[in-house]
Formats: sequence, structure tokens, C-alpha cells
Amino acid sequence: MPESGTSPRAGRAFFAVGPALLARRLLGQRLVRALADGTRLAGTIVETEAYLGAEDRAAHTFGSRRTPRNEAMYGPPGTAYVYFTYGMHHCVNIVCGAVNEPVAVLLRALEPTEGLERMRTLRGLTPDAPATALCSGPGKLCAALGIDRALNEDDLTVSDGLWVERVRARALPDDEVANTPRIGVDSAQEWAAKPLRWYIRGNPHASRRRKGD
DNA sequence: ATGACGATTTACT
DNA sequence: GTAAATCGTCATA
Repeated sequence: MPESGTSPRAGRAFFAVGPALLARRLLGQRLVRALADGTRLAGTIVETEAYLGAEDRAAHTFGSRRTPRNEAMYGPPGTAYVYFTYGMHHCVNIVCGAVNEPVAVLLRALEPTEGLERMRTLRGLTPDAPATALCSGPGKLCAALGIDRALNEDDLTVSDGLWVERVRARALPDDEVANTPRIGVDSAQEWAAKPLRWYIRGNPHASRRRKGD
């Protein structure tokens, strides 16, 4: 596959854990996108959120809701769940847990490492745009990497278009990670306050909207 | 068929 | 800080 000289691709076992654990373990790993023309884009995952499925009022699968849109959430761990929202943005999740357990991790921000010029083009930004403007939010990240619904339901353990590379064998130490409530789920009542968002402390590429960096 | 609503971003007051 | 942009999806009828 197109991975000479790179780190090993994350396989099924890496994703077959609960969403809170996967969200935590994805930090510091590399998300890679191969465009149709072969261009390789990549970035270090610096911000994630866990969505806990049937019990989680903020999740698309709350109450075990199953529709054409969220069908990917019921796929095997390592499946991409890409959805379109607000009439203009895409967001990408990685399904985890067990088969038929609709839980996933939303990828919220990357520190871009490969293909920054192309990312600027895809984002519609000028060549002098700062790197921190490229992937510092779930919608921005998808635009910068050319991720849309064509990738929905892709299996990241074998996909030629999108995968995760394990650039570190162990999770980041706790003192380098911050944990806060999720963004944009204020209407989820008691679930809005649960600390299910993680980001690399002090990293300038994370989205920022709440107090506490 | 209709209407309300987003797991957001950007531009403004 | 507030508001507009913009449209697919889903519940209701």
C-alpha cells in the first residue's frame, strides 16, 4: 500500500475499545489522507471528543436511533462516519467499540504536518495563511483534507484514502492532556457537561472556545 | 409535503 | 459577543 517509509497503520484492535479510551489514545497519532491524485496530506491529532451511543443525549445514536445518515455508526470499529451539517460543513468520526455498538470519536483538530499548501487551497485560504488556521475545528479539518461523504463508511484499517498511523506506541502522559466538556452540545441536558473532550494541552492547533485553554 | 434543527465557521456590531 | 450562511435529515402530518 502507499505507505513506504511511514509508521504502521492502526488496525482493528486499536479501534475496538470504548470511545473515551479511543479519544484519549488517538491524541498524538497521525491522521493520513491520500487524495485521488495521490497527494498525501497528514496531521497530528490534537483534539477529540467521545460520543457514547444509545445513552448519550448528544450523540446521533441517542436512544439507539438508526437512520440512513448514521448507519456507519453501527459498523465495525475503524469505520469512518462522515456527516454533513449546517448546510456547509462535514465532520469525521471514527467508529469504535463493538460491532453494532453505535459509539465513535469525533476528530476535532489536527496539527498539520504534510501537504500544508494543498490544505490551504482546499480551505480556500491564501498561501500566507497560518498553519493554525487550517485544521483547528472539525469542519475545517475535513475541508483541509478533502474529506466528505464519499468517505463515509470507509474501513480505515484498509482504505486507500484515509487511515491512522501510530507514530507513538503509548498514549500521551496525562499531564500533557486536557479534558473538558464537549463543544456545541449545550442542548444535550445532563450530557452537555460531561468531560468527553480531550486535547493536547497548550497546542495552538486545537480549537478553542471554552475557558481553560 | 412541511418545518425545525443542527457534534460549525466566519464576518460583524 | 451576536448573527448569518445554507441545506440534508428526520419527525410529524
